[in-house]
Amino acid sequence: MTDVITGVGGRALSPKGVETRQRLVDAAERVFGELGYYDASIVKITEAAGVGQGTFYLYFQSKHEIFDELVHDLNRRIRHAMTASAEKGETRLEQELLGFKGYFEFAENHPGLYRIIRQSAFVSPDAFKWHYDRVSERYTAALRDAVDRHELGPIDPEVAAWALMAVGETIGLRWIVWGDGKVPENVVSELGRIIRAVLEPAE
Amino acid sequence: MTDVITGVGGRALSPKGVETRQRLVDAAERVFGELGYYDASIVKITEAAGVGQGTFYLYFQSKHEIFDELVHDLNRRIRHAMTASAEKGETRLEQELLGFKGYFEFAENHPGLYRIIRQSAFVSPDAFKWHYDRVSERYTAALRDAVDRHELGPIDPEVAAWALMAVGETIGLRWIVWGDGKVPENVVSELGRIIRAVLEPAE
Amino acid sequence: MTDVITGVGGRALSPKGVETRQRLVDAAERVFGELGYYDASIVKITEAAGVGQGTFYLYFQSKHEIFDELVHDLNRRIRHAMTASAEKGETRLEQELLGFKGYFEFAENHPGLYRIIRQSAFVSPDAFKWHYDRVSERYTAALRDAVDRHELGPIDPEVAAWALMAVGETIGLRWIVWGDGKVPENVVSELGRIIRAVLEPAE
Amino acid sequence: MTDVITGVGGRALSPKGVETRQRLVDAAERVFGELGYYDASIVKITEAAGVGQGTFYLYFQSKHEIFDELVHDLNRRIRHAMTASAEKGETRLEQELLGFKGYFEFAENHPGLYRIIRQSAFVSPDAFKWHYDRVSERYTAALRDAVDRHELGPIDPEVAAWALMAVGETIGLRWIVWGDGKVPENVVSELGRIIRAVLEPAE
DNA sequence: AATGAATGAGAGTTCATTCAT
DNA sequence: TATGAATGAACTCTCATTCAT
Repeated sequence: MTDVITGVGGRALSPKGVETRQRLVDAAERVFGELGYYDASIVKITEAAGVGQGTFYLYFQSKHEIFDELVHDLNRRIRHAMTASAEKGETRLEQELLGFKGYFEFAENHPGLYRIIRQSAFVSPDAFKWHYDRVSERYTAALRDAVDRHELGPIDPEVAAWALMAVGETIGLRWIVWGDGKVPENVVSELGRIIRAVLEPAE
Repeated sequence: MTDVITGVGGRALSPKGVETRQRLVDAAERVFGELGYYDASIVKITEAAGVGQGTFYLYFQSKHEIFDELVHDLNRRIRHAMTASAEKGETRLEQELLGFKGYFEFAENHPGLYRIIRQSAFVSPDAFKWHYDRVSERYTAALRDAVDRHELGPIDPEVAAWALMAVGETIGLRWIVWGDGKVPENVVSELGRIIRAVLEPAE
Repeated sequence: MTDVITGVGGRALSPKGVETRQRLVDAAERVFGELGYYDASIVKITEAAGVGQGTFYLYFQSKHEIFDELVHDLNRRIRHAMTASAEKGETRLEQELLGFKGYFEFAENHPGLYRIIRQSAFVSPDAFKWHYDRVSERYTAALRDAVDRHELGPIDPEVAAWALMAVGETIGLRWIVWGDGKVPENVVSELGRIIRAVLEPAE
Repeated sequence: MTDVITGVGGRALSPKGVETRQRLVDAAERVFGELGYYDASIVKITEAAGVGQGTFYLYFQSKHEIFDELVHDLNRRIRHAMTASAEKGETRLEQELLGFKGYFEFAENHPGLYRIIRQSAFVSPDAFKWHYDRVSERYTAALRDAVDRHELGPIDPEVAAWALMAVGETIGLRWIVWGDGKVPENVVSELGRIIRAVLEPAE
């Protein structure tokens, strides 16, 4: 399932072409992140990428297409950041919290993340849903395991998974985007309490 | 603190004017809800309302203004629905869950709700933040009470409040918008467990 | 040749109607004078007159019509001011200069005069030409008399008349509109020299 | 002091771009000249130029900007035509009259001239005043010389300059625009008499 | 005689996309 | 592979005019 990178019409790309394409994607992340989908324009993206306007259409069929690509790209990188961070933990709870910390770190370093993901709800509903489905899978699986191992009562793992994901995302929105660009320590520890409460109910 | 309804320039409205204005707001809810802010257009809104294009500008200064008004309007109605529903409960936990049920019911009957509220993040960031601030107040107060009564340790009530709100909202997105238009019973009861876990931690 | 004042459709006007009509004309002078024809609007005129929007169309068929009326009205008053002023002079030259002084005084007291007359060139070319034709008549006649009495050589009185009118008008533009709202004494006396030079050439 | 011609945003223009821009300016002269500023529209201008609507905004930021440019452009060309014509004369008076003849010739070949210059009073007051200031400079200088050489008494050269300019302009309006498109010979010679009378008063 | 809500044609302007070079 | 000039549909908004009351 290796995606071969191509231009429009399935054209194979030369090394130079691959680079140009990447510059466009990077520029698009900056521009969409700062301005949102609708205020962003192809001119602004190509200017930010340092290429001509027409060049854009050698690599993407439309403004919509590059946005879509960006959403999928960010999703991939978010999940990678979360997994890489979680792996450092030892207990399951520790791993969960580390996963969130990885997510926060990623969000802190990608100021446009929220604009892009949340706006995809309107621009690319499929990509948007796909993003949440992918991220929630991780939690759903963890919860299902816990249930199977009788660590939890007969609950719906999917609901809990979506709930936790929502908490993490909204905390990022509230404290990174609307706050100081960083999730404060006390918020992280409170989040830890919430995760624990949701995943490890009292007997 | 009764807002007198006026047209542009503070013009007082005749009964007929009040009606026309309301038709525009209702049409705007439908159109913004279906198409989102950017794909909606004044023409589409006025057509949906059955009035001429120019009529729009007798009541609103701009597309942005009616959107803003709609966000505030929906916020008011959501909070009313939640409060009305919560009042029927007896214990605090019961009330909280009933509040969410009121919210779900409202969302089920207002298909455009999510599009509008979430898109306000890009179109009217102030109105968006104001919406969440207003809704979260309720939970923040509940949490603060619990802390004051020493039912909880020294936590940040604001964090927990935002967390709960996020859970409710995302469940609505997942099961109402992406699901069958209704939050299933088992999801509601799982939500009850989560609320309890967050608000009434084990000693 | 008494113009009976009527509303649209030749409706005879009650005393109250006459008054309302006059308020509209006065308001129109102020609004057209300040904003010019295109930036003026019926709403602004009716607001300035203190009547409802629809009332306008009881007295005038269109925005164009009231503007036309205004141009004719101003023309009548300008000529009256010039004649009244000129009559105080004894020699013909003195009378001519006094005529201009009357004109300047009128212009000083009617700040919108230039805007209205000059803009009529685009809005009501006929009224515009009519204005200049009416005003130049006076000079043409004076010159023709001089020629007939052999005080001047075989010149074209019309040319000289238009020339003098142009001088007077442009001096008003330069020193009243672009200057301090008043034609300074030295400019008036220089104008006197010019008139004399044009009308009483050396033998 | 060569103005480099650019598009919006200071974009340098290719030869083709220069040509397109010129077609727009020429079309604008025709359209503004025929219809005036307000009845002219971007669509009409681009249609007259044979380009698409959007093309306009590659070269001009707004309708106002191209109008302004046109006023300055015409002013430059008028002054050039006057100077070129005047240079052929030998005596100063001959030169002055030739300057006017150059002006008339230009006006005869540019039917829209009056509409554009005079309308600039409302659309671009600065450009309008600038136009008259530039043109009057020439006369003011001539008069000042005459005064310095004691050929004239202690008069205000500026007043006389504006007076002469007004005469020339208004004669063009009366005989070119409202007449047969040409200033007749007898009018020119009468103008000669007037110039002489104003500039060379009897001792 | 008077009102002001309603209308809709038409304005200036933007921008994703195409295409000749 | 790269360019940027050209396009035109679609947008928001204005305002002279109409008409029901």
